[in-house]
Amino acid sequence: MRASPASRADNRSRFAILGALSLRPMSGYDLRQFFEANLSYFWSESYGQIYPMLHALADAGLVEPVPDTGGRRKPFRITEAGREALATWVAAPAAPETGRVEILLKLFFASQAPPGTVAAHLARHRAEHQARLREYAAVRDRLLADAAGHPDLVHWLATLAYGVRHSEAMLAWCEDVEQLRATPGPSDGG
Amino acid sequence: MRASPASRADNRSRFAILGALSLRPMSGYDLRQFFEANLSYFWSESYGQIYPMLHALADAGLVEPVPDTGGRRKPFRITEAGREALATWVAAPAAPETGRVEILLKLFFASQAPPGTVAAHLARHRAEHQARLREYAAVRDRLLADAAGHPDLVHWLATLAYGVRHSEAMLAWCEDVEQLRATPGPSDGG
DNA sequence: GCCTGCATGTAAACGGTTACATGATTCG
DNA sequence: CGAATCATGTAACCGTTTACATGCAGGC
Repeated sequence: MRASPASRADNRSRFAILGALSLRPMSGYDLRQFFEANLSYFWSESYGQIYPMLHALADAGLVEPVPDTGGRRKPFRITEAGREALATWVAAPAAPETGRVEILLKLFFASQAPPGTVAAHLARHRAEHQARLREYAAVRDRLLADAAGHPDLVHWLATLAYGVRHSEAMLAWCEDVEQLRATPGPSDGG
Repeated sequence: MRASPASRADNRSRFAILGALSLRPMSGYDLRQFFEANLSYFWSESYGQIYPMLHALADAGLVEPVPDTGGRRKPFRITEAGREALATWVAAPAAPETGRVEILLKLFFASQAPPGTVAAHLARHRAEHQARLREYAAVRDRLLADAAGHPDLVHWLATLAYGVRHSEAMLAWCEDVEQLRATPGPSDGG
């Protein structure tokens, strides 16, 4: 018997892949490209997850190989059981975000670092999120042009809005920190 | 020789623990409490990380046991080498955030779920971040009262501001999504 | 025929959490 | 004395990434 990941029901990769296959049949290679092209700013999957998981899903009957294929690719399609499992997972509450935010850890211990460290971190952070905002705007334009009228367009725009709001918040936070640092006894510490 | 995690230099738990010990000597138990009490909303460490890592840090000479101890606890203090290693890490750029946002995955595949699913997710999300904002306000009040004049107060307020900005962004995003869903052909899909 | 890149897949390591084991200590 | 809980520590598991192995297809 094949090694079987995804025996646990709460595996996120399992449902990310299942969800992608609910849109259309895909091979492992297709899936990788799909995640990269469509979900990259809030999700990612690696081959090391995708291929074993595809076979595990097939073993579980949630997915089945598409027979006709002539090319090298081995696409899978979702089954009825798969759609039901996906629907159950989508409807269940999402796990609360328990992020480990590295930049905050560095900030917390900033007094241990040479002067200028905090300023450098803030500058990088600001630049990154400014770049993201520009990218989001481009994606949004492309979406509105290419997918106008698509039934899922609203959901796609919603995920995009999340990124926009988050990056805007990050820029505002950079301002907050500089304001904080400007006022009292400046203990840059980095 | 003791099993040695943290051989790689980019281990985050390694520096979280080292950073905590840069503030004062602590035992494994102390460390757990420290993270829980001070950093819980943006960082966490479990015993399974802490104890092995403490000994690995000691093997590496970045930390050393405090000899005098009479009680049960076995506190460690940071060494000069440890402070240097910490300073280097704090000054280095933070890895870009590559979050996997589960609620966005569910939203992306919402058309596979029963009606009302999106509304339920949004309601939970809004409630969670409203609660966080109240908690942040309480922490802020406590900080300003208890740690007024503390040299690191600015950094602590800065980490707090991050949480505030993020949660505010999440509330704004909830509004965005409801606005989006209200306008065109409503394909709730959940 | 050979090279490049496409496509599938595996192995190993890593970072992390959870659950468990164990002894010491305090307190009723 | 016995129970709770404090404190250290380990083992197992999980999800994930990275690097590698393999083989095939198409083009020069």
